[in-house]
Amino acid sequence: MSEPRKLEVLRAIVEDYVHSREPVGSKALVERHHLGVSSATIRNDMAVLEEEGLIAAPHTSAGRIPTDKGYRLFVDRISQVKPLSAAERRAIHSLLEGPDDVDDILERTVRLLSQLTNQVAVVQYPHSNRALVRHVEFVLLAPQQVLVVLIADTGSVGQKVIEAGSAVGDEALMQLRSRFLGSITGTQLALLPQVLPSVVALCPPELRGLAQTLANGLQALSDTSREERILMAGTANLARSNVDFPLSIGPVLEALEEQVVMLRLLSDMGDDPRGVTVSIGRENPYDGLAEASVVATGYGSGAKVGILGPTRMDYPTTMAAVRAVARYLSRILGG
Amino acid sequence: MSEPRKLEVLRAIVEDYVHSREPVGSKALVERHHLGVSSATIRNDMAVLEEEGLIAAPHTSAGRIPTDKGYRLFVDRISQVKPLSAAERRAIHSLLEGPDDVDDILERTVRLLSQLTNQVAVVQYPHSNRALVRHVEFVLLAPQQVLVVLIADTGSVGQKVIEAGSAVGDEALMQLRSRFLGSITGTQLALLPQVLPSVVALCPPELRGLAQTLANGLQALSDTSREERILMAGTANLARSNVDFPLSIGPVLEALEEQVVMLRLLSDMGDDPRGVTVSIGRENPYDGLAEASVVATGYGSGAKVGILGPTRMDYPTTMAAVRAVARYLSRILGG
DNA sequence: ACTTAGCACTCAACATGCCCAAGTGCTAAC
DNA sequence: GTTAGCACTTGGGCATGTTGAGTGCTAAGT
Repeated sequence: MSEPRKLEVLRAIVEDYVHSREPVGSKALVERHHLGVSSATIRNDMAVLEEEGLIAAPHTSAGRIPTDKGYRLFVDRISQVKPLSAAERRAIHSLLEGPDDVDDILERTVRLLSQLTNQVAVVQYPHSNRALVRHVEFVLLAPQQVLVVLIADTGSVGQKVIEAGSAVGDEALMQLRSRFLGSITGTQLALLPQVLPSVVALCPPELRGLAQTLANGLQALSDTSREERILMAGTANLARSNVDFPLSIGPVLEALEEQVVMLRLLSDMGDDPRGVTVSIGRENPYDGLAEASVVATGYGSGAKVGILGPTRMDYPTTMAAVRAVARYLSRILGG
Repeated sequence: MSEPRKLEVLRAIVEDYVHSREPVGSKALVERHHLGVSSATIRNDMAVLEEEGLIAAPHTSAGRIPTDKGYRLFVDRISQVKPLSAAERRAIHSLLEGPDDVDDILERTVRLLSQLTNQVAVVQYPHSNRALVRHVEFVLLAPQQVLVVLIADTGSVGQKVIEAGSAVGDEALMQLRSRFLGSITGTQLALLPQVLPSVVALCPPELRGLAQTLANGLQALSDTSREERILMAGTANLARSNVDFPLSIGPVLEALEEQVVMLRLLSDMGDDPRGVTVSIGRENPYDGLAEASVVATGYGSGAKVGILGPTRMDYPTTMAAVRAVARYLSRILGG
């Protein structure tokens, strides 16, 4: 039996199954695809594929469906990226055009991606370690409460309310403001932990306590500014795509709500923006996603975009969409 | 037939149905509740209730289930608020205690509420029209891009990137910054539309164009600061509560994703923090929520908190939880 | 004027048995 | 290595029977 044909059969099975949602049998296969052989031959091939764990039969006399391993092989070696339709390209172009907020852009990106793929789309806030401090602001909210604001040159704004142990004087705050402004404007967020202590040390002793508190706040902000946050859209697609197919959607929703889980998941994936990474079914570290696949890639400097859907999904198209969107994101937000 | 008993029967039906998820019949009713009459009598009562449209039978020989109208009557006249358990009170107390960010507090609130009720919890960002401008900052991101930041005394921070038509000078920006700072610090956000034009008018002619652009940005921020945003948690509960009951969860997820829909929904509801408003099934303006109920109330100065769940829910307990959480929120964020 | 026991009736849910179509694996021939 | 043919398996659909919960009504009891 020829190796190329075997792969061809697997490809046909995956494609038909993704399309019809029903186990596909040997006869249907020869009818729909013009492989030049008879159903009996296909049956032999299928027996081999099954032995290799690439496909499985739900019960004795039904067709075969791909296993996780089968999808894996399909994704790795067989599928070829489908080009996006002109309409899709246009959608990406126009939707991501308004030169707005980072938040805005991400929001629209995730919406677009979910519509494009009919899956749940997920995007991680861009890493801004390389971002530079553009501005620092301390605002007295209450006698013992200070709002610390950290603005990066990327336009991302971090904020945090901190409690000072004792009443804070307005002049003291102003003085510290200019000190911090002078010494950390222009430094990388990532370097703040190293720079801040010296700023504090240079403060006059009576201000040092407050300075330390503020520095802590700033440092916390620079951590948070690495934006361990994700945005998602299209959860309703989960229900739709499973209308007569029982992927238990509960666990998936749970996973989606746990930002920690999603972040972990995304960061476990490759971030080469040229290719996308796919994690299929039980390959996923999280049990609730045993029947789901994640297609993701990196953009900008290491943050991720991707989608989550049932293992039975149209990988080529989905991968193309994810890749295209990631590219646009990189371009817009600056890679 | 006695009017009080009729209501008692309705109450029993609602409670049993909520608890068991199954249509409840006359016999089961007399067994579980010690109404002093026989099942035949109950049957008569039930016939009347059905005539009045308060209950319905899914098919000839099954028990009855409450209609939307039945739930309505139950909520309005029959149910009495259940006090929260000590553990629940404690949970509210402790979870909302850390004196952090508004964002933080809301985040935890919505999580807590969803756990407390086992439903999807929703909270609207607090209205801050009454908030005062605490600080304004303009940051030059790129030659033609200015980041406008507006900080309110409530600790809420608004940000927006705006495009200036032409290159912006650093000194010009600084000058405008102090002008704006001087003239609008301390004014109510809600009054900005009236105050800003005069600030612009007083600018030297060569800066007026930029000033106008910045003013527009600020005004937009003061609108957004009314925070037409909502936060939610617990969507996984939708799947759980319907594990063997087909509330079609797709449309509900769609509604939840459309912030506009949810905002509309919430703002249509009463905001008296002492009582909660309930919108049941088809009473909801949005079709996708025909099988869902919303329990909500106002907190602080008019924003809403609430939950969304299947019409078949434990209204008394849920209402108690929503009310309690709203009260705490009001207290913490200052009503 | 209510309440109740009794009874005939209805109907979803479950079970049983049957058949069919789809699909497989195997063997023997090409 | 491929193919036709065939026996075999099995889930799904369908028609049929049975059961039990639940109703509505009537007639009798208070």
